[in-house]
Amino acid sequence: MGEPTRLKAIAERLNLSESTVSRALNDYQDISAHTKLIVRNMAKQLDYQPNIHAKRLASGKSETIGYVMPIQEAQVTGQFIHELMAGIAKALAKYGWDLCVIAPQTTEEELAIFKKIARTRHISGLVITRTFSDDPRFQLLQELEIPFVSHGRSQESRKTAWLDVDNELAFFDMTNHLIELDHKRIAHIGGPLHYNFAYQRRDGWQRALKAHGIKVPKTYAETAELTFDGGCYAMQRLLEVESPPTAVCCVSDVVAIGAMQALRKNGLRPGREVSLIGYDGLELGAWLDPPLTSMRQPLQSAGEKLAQILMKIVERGSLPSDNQELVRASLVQRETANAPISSWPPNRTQADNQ
Amino acid sequence: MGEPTRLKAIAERLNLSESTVSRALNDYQDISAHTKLIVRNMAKQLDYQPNIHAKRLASGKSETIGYVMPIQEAQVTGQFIHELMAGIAKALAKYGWDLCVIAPQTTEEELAIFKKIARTRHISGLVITRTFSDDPRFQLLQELEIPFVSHGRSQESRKTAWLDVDNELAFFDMTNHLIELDHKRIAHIGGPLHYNFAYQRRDGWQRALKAHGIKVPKTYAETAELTFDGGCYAMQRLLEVESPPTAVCCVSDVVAIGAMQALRKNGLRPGREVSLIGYDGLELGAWLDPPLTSMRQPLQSAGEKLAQILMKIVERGSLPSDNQELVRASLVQRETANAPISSWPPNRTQADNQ
DNA sequence: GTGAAATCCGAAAGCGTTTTCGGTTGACTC
DNA sequence: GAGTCAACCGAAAACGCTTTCGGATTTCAC
Repeated sequence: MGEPTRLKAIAERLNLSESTVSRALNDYQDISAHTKLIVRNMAKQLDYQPNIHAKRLASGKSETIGYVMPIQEAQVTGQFIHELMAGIAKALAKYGWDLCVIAPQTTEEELAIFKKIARTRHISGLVITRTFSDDPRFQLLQELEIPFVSHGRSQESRKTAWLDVDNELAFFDMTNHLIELDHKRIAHIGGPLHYNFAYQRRDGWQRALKAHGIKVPKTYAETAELTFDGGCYAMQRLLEVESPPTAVCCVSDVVAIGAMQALRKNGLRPGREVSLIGYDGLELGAWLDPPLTSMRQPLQSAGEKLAQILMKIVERGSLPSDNQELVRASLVQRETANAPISSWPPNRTQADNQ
Repeated sequence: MGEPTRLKAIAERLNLSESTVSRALNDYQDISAHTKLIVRNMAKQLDYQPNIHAKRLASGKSETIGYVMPIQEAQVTGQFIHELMAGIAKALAKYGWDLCVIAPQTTEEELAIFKKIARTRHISGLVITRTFSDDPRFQLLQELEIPFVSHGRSQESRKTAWLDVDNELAFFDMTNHLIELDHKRIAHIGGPLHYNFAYQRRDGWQRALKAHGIKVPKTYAETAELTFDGGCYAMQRLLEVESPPTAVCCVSDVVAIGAMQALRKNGLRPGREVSLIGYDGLELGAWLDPPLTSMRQPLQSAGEKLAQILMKIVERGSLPSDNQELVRASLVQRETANAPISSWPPNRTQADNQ
């Protein structure tokens, strides 16, 4: 392939200095329009690609952003991550920035990597996901002055940049949908409360109940690990309370799928005796038996937006707190949310009297 | 945070030259053990992190490998990609290499990116996945002399480095398993033949049948898009042939899940009238109703191995053709593969006579 | 005690950009 | 026609590391 074209080659061909060529290509004000034109044409003709390492060394900028892949713990997060990353990469590519993946095995390792980045600065900004209510990363990144944006909020995120779904509203909407279907006994299977979204989703559910003057037993507020297993166990527990619910709001599709399993094991059919709504809007849900009703959030575009926010902060010094954005999730109607049936719960009065 | 530590700082503190310090840190032969020791200690004490851009500029190496994310087309590939990337990133991190994600929207864009990389060389090697039988990337990357390793083979991969599952063997094993369960009418839902693995899997199925002297109608060799939909349609067609199969080998779990749907629509239960085996071993499969039998390949370790192969080629000039490795998939027994039942197909003799 | 061979280290030249600083034009004012 | 001011460009110094080349010691054999 021969030697790649250097700045020098362009300069020599045009009888200009390297510095002029450099500034022409970078659109400096003190280069005449004519010079810019011929330089750019020559650059195109020679298929010039700047040496990125030299550029980054000289400018002190790295034009690389890092994405911290969540530690593999929750199931079926893969699809989620894939779409988000595709969006990020796409947006970055437009400006010639790189997306670098960081895959720490533990939280300690993650924090150590942040400290390293703060020293080397070879990554100019970070996207983090799976935020916790009490998330040590926020404080550390602020201390280290590493620009970052999170997908999801935290208690620590008041001054930082983030993009999040309005989880509270989503679960408010979700619960209202069930109420409109005439459900009164609406339970909730939430996630572990160290996840920030778990709080918000539970609150949305509660607010909707309160808004309609519906009271449910405390046992209706279940918690599950974000796994199939977790959902299965939680649903099982819900079926064993004095008077079981006729509908359940699930913190995620994965949990809902686990819950479906529990219903089946008890001879019940999701969407008949007990309605179920998940969250994430996984494509997969449409192919379950029965297809799972869910809430969907835009992911691909979220990735693009995250990238844009971060570039704005890194490049133009935009204030993190000016970059907080909430998007709305929408209901994906499928077949697990229907009106309650009269034969369920079977032993209602009996149970109520126990 | 103050200024990061530079080579210069270490040199001044120890009254050594920068070049000596550099070579000490890089373990050159012509530096005494004693000097190496004190230099390393001082580096540790000052928490020295080399400026990666300077390093890469000076050495001409980029220590970055790129992963080409498949264009979003097949469903539920996310989990797959996530695990693979986690493995790659993990292995690279050990040596301080970076993983850079490339997300082309089209094949043309992908090839254009390759050409750009060939000029800038800011990525020293590539991992590609989702290989096609007739895959233009292999020739181009060889021409451009970009080191790469593929996850999956191709007709063009004779001289290149790859890591692949023995797809043929996997489907041979899968089919044998069904034969051992006493199935004779074993169909296959394959993928589009432009995917290289689709060929191999179909061949494995055929070889097993032949080995046992089992003959099946041509209509038993179905093809489906790698989507839920695709699987659903293909299964539907299989149910409409003269004498439908009692078992089906599916090219992927996603396709199998679609097939399950088709069975249900026809009042049949997967694993009772018609046995089904998928491929990919998705965790999810265990949570379907009924749980899907499948074949699993190791992914996390595959990612690590891909990274190691690539580093070996880039760094030590190992020959691509010396780096071809086949791994074996293993059966994940769940509940959709059982012995055939006598009442199916319902109109066997009738159908046979038609 | 001389020559040769090791052993260890420093000087300095890159690597390919960006960016500061200043210098040369020509136009424009009065 | 001297002074001022833009407008435009070049020289050269960074940026922080690697690597070549050679020089100074020391070691060893004879």
